[in-house]
Amino acid sequence: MIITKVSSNILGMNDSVEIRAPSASVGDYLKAIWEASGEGTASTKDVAVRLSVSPASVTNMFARLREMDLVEYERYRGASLTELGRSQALRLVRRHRLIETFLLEHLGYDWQEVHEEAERLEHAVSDGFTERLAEFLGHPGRDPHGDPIPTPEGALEADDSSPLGEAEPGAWVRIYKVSDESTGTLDHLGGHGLVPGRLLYVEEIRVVDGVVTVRDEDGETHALGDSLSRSVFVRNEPRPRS
Amino acid sequence: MIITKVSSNILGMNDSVEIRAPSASVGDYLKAIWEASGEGTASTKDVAVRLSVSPASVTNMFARLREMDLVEYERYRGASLTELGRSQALRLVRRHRLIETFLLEHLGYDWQEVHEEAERLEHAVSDGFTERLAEFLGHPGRDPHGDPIPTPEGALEADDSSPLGEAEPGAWVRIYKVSDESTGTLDHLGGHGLVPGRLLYVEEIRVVDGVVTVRDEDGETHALGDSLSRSVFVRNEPRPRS
DNA sequence: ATCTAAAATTAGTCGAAGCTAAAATAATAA
DNA sequence: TTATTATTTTAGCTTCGACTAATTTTAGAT
Repeated sequence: MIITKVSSNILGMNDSVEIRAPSASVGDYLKAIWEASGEGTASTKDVAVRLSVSPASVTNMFARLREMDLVEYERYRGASLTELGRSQALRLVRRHRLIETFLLEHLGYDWQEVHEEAERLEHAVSDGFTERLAEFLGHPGRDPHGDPIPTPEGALEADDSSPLGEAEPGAWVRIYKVSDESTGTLDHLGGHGLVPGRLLYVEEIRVVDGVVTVRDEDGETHALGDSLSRSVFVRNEPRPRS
Repeated sequence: MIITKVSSNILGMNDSVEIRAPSASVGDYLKAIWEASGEGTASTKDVAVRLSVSPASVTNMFARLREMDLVEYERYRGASLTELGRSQALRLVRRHRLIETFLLEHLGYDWQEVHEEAERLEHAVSDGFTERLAEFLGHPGRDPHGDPIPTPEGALEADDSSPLGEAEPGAWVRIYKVSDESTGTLDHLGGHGLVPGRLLYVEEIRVVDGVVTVRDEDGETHALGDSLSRSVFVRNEPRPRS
């Protein structure tokens, strides 16, 4: 399927008119804390890096978030989400993942472009929109990366996957998700059919350089470098009888 | 077709966390000037009312827009869009109308709800998104209200329609668009099948109270009050032979 | 235990976009 | 004309989110 990419600058218009420095806000901080900390505590710097913002700004916001009962925070101790904060964060995550799903499946975006657009959109849509979109998409449980989509109530499926690089040679594994930290690699993996749900046989893991060799269901062999094999998360599967 | 309306507040969550006073920005002002002025000049007050903002803020913004070459403006003389300003405004209008179309046709929104959501979304989406969405929708020329959708180049179909209230009794007219100034009425009209494209015969226009009586293609008669007949825009049609 | 480097916080500013109250200008009516 | 009213503008403040520079605290290494 070829999707003609329509230039976003047909007008040759200086987008500069619409500069609107997105100015990370409450929600972004909550999400960043959630991403940075799992369940634990997020450092000022973690969040600063994630949001491309100065550490000072983060300190500032941590204090404000505390006022709002969204985080627990003590100077020099980092911040962790309260129940309320967590549910707010997951609400955004839900939006983000549903939007990504829509962009990829219905609008012909590729993995490169999706993240940025979703990041902007998730702040503009209402809960109402989100739920209608979920309906439209058929209430998917996972986004195309394989990441679980939180429920509207803020529940999130437990993730018991681990990086391909830590699998046992000789094991059968199924791709659970593909981490989207390094955007460049996603299209590459997708191009080789290495997408969530794919069943693989782990042939070899070379200790020296971390290269993982796998064979897929079609008998194709793939060698994944160190960083790739850390982006692909898998779960063990019983050996298929075939 | 019944669309289950999913509550936007399942969480019982105080949306107050996400207050983000939308804070009208450059684009909103341009659009407001465009809407308020047709091609002419928009007064401070016009725009202030449209954006629910103080006149002082508008004066302020007019000066800034002038700096950016988006409007021509002289103190006490109101503002009018430059070519650049106009194209920017139409870009937003295009976004808005495409988004409305999507919400109505694919997400099950009704006319009441659509406007507000589109208003927020149009600021978040990129030109790239807009064009992909247009593709997805099949490059519609009009939105569901009947309003023409500007091209990506900023061209806008001329509108030679006039309010139903000004039609000639005995004329055949086709509904061109339904103005969305008064949101409440739209669903009402839609419920009676009075939507863009509908062919009507004008039976009577009562001068005293402005009530217009029309008969539709199915032989139904509708009486539209003064304000309704100013919201429905029509064009003359040759009498159909049937 | 002390020193040093990294990380976090404080203090002080900035720009955007808004507001109110007071002053200035334009428009209308007498 | 002149007076009254409506609209605009000016001036001065507020809040939000961000920034830099300087300071304090923590943590790691000797």
